[in-house]
Amino acid sequence: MKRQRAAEARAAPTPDDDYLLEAQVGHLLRRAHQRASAIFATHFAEHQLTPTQYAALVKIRDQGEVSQNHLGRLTAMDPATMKGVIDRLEKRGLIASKPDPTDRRRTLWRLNRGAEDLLAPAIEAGRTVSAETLAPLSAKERAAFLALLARLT
Amino acid sequence: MKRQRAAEARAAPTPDDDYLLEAQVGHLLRRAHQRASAIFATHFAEHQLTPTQYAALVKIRDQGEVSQNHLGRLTAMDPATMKGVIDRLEKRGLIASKPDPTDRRRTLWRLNRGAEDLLAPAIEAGRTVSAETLAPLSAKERAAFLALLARLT
DNA sequence: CTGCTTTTGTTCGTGTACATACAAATAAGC
DNA sequence: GCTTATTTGTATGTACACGAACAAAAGCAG
Repeated sequence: MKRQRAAEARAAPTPDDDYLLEAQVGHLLRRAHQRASAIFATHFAEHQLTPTQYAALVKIRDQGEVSQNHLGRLTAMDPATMKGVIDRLEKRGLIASKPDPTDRRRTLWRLNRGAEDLLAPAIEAGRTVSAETLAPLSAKERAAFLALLARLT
Repeated sequence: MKRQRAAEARAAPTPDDDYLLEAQVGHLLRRAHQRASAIFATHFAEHQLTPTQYAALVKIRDQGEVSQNHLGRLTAMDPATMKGVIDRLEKRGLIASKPDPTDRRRTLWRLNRGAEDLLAPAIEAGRTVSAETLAPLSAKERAAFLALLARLT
């Protein structure tokens, strides 16, 4: 064998032509999340709820009564984030609290009457948002996508 | 037929048992994005870059010189968000600007020498982040997932 | 050339999102 | 029972994310 070009196998020139931002999962997830949030916003403008506020209300309804940290785990929110969401919901009178009789550290949160009335139509909007977000995919693709996506959480 | 229970076909009891927060695309996208961001953070702690800052640097490198709004479109960022990212990158001396000679509204941004040195190893970290984020899926599943995800942006 | 529209960049306000640090209360181990 | 560890809620600081409103510059139509 003659003298091989040793430098050939070394580092790529300078601009990594094979590294495209548009092909990275993180970037695609960020953009898909942006799009989903935008769709959510259009359908929830009348309900005046953000995605996290809506998630919190749905989960409080499911649970009946729930503490702040536990609600955070159910909705995948940091305790510090949860506090902000709870504060805003309480300020609007949608939820109310009472001390946990068995644990003096805890505060139990529940829906107010107004929140229950708000939630019924809001959930219909929620169904619309999910449908519209997945609209570019066929029924089969939707199921496949959701199954894969759930494994990346 | 005797007297049918007319109320039966009406609205569901009260809690929509068929509406699970965990099954909604938006919620899954939010959680997947959270996880991807957390993985990014662990690998980019040493580089001291956030996902958006990294995206901006990669795209500026690809373009050579680019205006703020154009960069925002390339990285899918709002002009207001872009400004914050640019400000922080400039404060760290990673990018520099000059006025566009053909349009007095525009400011053209380019990488500084330090950013080029930072970017090479950072892109290797970027590859690691993408691989780790997709680790729960097989090679076939990854390709299928990315293809579907790209259609929801 | 002159209004009308668009683009560009900026500021303000609201709402996540999380690391970090902290105090109070409870739970667990010995 | 007492020490240690964990849980709960709070506070602070950084960094997105975007709607809304704005002024300057550029582009366009007639």
